[in-house]
Amino acid sequence: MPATHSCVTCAVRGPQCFCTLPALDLLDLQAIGSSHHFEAHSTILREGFTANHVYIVCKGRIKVSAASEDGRLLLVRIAGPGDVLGLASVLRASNYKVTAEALEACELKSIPRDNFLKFMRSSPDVGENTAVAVAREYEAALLSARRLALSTSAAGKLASTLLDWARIDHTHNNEALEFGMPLTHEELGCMAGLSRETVTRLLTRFRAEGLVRQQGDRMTLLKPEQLQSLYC
Amino acid sequence: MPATHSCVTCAVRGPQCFCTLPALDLLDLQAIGSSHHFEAHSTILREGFTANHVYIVCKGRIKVSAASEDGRLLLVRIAGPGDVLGLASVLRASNYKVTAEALEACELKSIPRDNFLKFMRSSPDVGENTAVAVAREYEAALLSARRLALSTSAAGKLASTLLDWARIDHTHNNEALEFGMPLTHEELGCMAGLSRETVTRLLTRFRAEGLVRQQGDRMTLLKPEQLQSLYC
DNA sequence: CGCTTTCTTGAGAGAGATCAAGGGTAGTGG
DNA sequence: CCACTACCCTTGATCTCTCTCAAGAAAGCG
Repeated sequence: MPATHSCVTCAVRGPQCFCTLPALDLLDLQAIGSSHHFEAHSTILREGFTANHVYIVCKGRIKVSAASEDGRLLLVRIAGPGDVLGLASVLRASNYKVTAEALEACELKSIPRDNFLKFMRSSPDVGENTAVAVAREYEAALLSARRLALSTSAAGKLASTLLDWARIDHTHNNEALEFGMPLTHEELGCMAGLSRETVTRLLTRFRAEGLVRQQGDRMTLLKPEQLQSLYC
Repeated sequence: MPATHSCVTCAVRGPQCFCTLPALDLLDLQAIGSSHHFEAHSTILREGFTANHVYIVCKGRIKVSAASEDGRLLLVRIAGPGDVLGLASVLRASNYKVTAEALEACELKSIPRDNFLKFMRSSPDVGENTAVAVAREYEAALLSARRLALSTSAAGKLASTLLDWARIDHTHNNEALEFGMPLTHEELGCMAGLSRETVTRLLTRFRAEGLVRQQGDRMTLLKPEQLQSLYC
């Protein structure tokens, strides 16, 4: 169901990536792809399938994960407006390495592979933007790997996950970092490489120690430095 | 100590990345950077430092790692001829996120940031090559994260590490995968997220079970499928 | 031939996974 | 309005895998 969304007049216009391109390029961008609406819990792209589209997130949050055969899950990141999905795989002409799933109602622009490659080559600005977008994905993946490998304790892994999360969805209120937490304990576990129960236990402990506060799905990191120090 | 190595006449010319550019671009590439020699164990770039150079590996193998404050190490990958170092960080105008260290005597081409950015924008081919190079780095990082998060057992993590290794340095001999293994057990541990002793114990077990064979620093995976199945 | 580095093997301990059972809350439909 | 269901969170008990500590063997190197 293509929607009538224009990149040129778009109000979202994330501070990064393709949204910041010169007007002329935005017109092209508008032309080569089509907007689509995705319901919550619907799948946008699936790991293992041929990478024939690039998706740009216009609205909503999207869960990006990788799965093992026996059903274990690794939550790689949560994509939001301005983020790009499937870029690396399209560039490498391989299959998607991750699965993307809408956490809430989402708006995305879908661009066929060939169109995108042509677009990317159309101007140095677009080319650079593309490279930078992949570089950002790379750093996120590296951060995941770091967390999983370098944190010795479960507390460290969870703390690092929460801090990363805060860095993305920062509604800075002075010292304390507050943000919406749409993930279940299960999902947080997949992000930190922990079991669901361990996440519950740790959050209980963090709350008792005054490190975090939770009200509904809002979460506040009260003592970021102390959380940071857990990640040894 | 700049060496007299030319990208145009280079005999190495990896099958990927910048080495495959049209002759005209190679001339540019030759002009904007300088070749350098690195002794074994010398550091090429260090995590945390401002990313002001891109390095292209011409000869030798390079250990790419990330460290935590308390000295734990994550070995991200081993770079070889044709690989690029520091690309993502240069693009993002941030600091290096990893440390690169020569495993043996190496030859690298070093390109100052500004020169590289100009070069990247000089032609669509170069731009595309750059994006693809970062995409490759991304997939490697993702693979690390996958391994660390999705393998439940230590055996699975090590098996997956060995298989990845074989995929890179493949001297295919029919079924069996043979390759040079310049890493110590300690380093393999850093790659798989395991302790040195666990690596020793597992390799002993793999040998006993006829899954792998070792002669000096050559390693052969005798039953890749069986190793694969450990990585559940 | 001593020295360093790496590998090997053993014993013990602890962190977190797993299994299990119960409670809270929201949404659904009679 | 209330039962019913589904999903998620919470807490307890147990158990296993891997880390850590330890001590010695093997191998490479000056």
